[in-house]
Amino acid sequence: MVGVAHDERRLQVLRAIVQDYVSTNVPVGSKALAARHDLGVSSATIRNDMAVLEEEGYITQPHTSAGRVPTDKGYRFFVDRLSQVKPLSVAERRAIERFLDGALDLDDVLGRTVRLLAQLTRNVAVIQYPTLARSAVRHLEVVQLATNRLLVVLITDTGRVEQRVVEVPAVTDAPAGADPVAELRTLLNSAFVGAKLAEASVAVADLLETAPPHLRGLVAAVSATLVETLVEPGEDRLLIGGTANLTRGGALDFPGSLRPLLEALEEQVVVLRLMGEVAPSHVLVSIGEENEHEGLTGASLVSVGYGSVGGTGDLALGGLGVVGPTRMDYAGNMAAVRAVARYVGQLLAES
Amino acid sequence: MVGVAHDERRLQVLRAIVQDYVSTNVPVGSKALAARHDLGVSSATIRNDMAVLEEEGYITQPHTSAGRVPTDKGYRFFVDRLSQVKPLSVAERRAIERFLDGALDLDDVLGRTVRLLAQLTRNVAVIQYPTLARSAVRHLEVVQLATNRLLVVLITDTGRVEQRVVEVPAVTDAPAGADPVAELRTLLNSAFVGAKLAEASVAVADLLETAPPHLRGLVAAVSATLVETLVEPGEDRLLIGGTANLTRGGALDFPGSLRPLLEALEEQVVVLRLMGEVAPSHVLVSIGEENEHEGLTGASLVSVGYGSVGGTGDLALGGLGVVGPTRMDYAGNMAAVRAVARYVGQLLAES
DNA sequence: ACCTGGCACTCGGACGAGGTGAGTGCCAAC
DNA sequence: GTTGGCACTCACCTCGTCCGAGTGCCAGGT
Repeated sequence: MVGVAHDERRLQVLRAIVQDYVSTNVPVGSKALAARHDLGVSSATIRNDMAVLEEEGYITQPHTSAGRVPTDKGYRFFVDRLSQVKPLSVAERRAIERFLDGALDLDDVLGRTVRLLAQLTRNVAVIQYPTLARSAVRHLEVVQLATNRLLVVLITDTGRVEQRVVEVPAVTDAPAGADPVAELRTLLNSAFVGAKLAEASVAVADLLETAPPHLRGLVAAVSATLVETLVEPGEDRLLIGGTANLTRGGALDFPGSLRPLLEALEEQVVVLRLMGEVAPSHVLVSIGEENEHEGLTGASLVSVGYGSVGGTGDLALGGLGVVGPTRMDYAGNMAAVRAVARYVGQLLAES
Repeated sequence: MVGVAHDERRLQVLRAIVQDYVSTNVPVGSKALAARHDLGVSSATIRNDMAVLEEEGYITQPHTSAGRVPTDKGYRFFVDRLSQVKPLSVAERRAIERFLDGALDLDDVLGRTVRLLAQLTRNVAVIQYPTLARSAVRHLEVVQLATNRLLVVLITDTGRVEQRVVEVPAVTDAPAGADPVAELRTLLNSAFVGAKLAEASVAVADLLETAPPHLRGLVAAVSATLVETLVEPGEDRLLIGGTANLTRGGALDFPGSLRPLLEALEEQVVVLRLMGEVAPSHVLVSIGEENEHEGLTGASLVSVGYGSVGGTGDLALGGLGVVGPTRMDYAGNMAAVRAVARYVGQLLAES
């Protein structure tokens, strides 16, 4: 898009096409465009602009003599030029509050959030559990399952609770009358409580040296498991809701059956990777072919981080978002996602 | 079906119709039946039998001059007459072991199970977390979140971990130097550990009387929450997997879009209620219209209990099952579900 | 330099008419 | 009670036709 004067209008045309197509799901033609929006020009002019837009790859026609449909590139351009985020309606704000207030524990907050987002955007909603790596340890609990198996429960400051079973060597050289498990518990707690999990590995090294000899075996096994399974980013979990919304619009969106999409969602990892490094400050939009994973071409993801952590406020506890057809209401979804994330962030900060 | 001699053959015909229809998804006609199965009679005879079967409501034709399709009643009859459960193939048995061995904690076992079942049956798999009411308390942990909020973590003998946030009154009359939270923790543990949750309410009454006065407020609040949220059967959770399998066979199964089904699955409660009181000893099949909930008419659920508890062995820890179109391989799914449940039961008993 | 009305052209989708074939019900014969 | 034969019924496919929305292009106007 070079030039000055006409480009402004072409952008308007593109915007109009996207809007119409999103709301009607029918390829939009020049005449209809001229009628529905009052750009000050005739359909013929619009036709010329459309030809240019098509040339440049922003729109395409499904077949000759049909209307135009935005391409992924078109949506991308449209989204990038979305200057102001349209504010949510009062009803929507109220719905958010009503839905989320009264949630007590973390599971509850996340569950409500995902239902809320799904309902608000009429799409699939996803929310990531607060990343362990960026959480701090609030408490560690150790329960003996069998002589050589311990259950370790980790409670973070965000209220997330994770448990792992650890196979441990038998304790042979304990002083008479000692309770190794209890000792291990106090030891672990004094070493880890308050520490960010990302920094756990250094604490582990310390601990291994200072621990009384008869506990070394236990400490080694437990902390190995902790570091390995908790700091690994792969262990992040995802909550998904509103998959029924995928069937809106019949088989029109997702023509090649929505099987690959459902598979990708169940895969979790795929979506997690996409949400990757979302920041609370800025909404990330990933459109159609931009998504590498096969199942997600044909779909778009609108996501944002929630719960700022650290001084700059640009690291998130986790991400939340919305998955839908590329033909989605980007403006609306971006607004909804952002508003909900902000509210969730507040909720988690309170507790 | 009255009579003696012909009825045997009619049953065979019904069986053949079900089998053919399940495997081909095409209404099956008399001629095709005669060709594929060698019942010792001609197509004309089969036509007569079919007419009777239709009269009696076991089969129906989508339109005149099409083949016959089993009705729900037909499937029901078929299932009830499934005498011997067909054993799984060696490959399948091996798959089960390979899939489930190496699972450590409960989440892992359930997650693997659901993936396994989905893959094995090519349908949607569901598994219920071990019912809290039938589990025993292994450990209770109390963590202070704020002056008036406690996080209570419950660990059961099945390895299930549940947490709840409890709002508690401030402790005013504690003796100097006491740590009310620690006291509460030991108090709760000594009272509850080893007890079945179903019997918890009586223990609560005892505890309220014997507890030192300054802890009464805490105990009351915490045990109220415990009883309320944990013993209520509504709190059972469900793990679902393989929803992508719903799209097999295009929109042929589930013609009225699979939206209601997806919604019902997300509802959880619906499925949980259906699985209701499954016993480990016997596979429950619920077919089409038999399911009260709207979303599930058109689908069948094959479920069974896993993990026997109690002396009789007829109470289950929870249920697991498979959801699919009424046009499903009942024999195969029943076998798979039973085998997997047995294996899961063993796994959980070991730990 | 750009906009506009007009015009010929394209092509998907809807509609209707046959033709085909799988499947049925019924009947007379065995 | 079983069987072969036969007339009948419809869903479905294919083919031709028509219609209209939409396009590209061009000549004329500002």
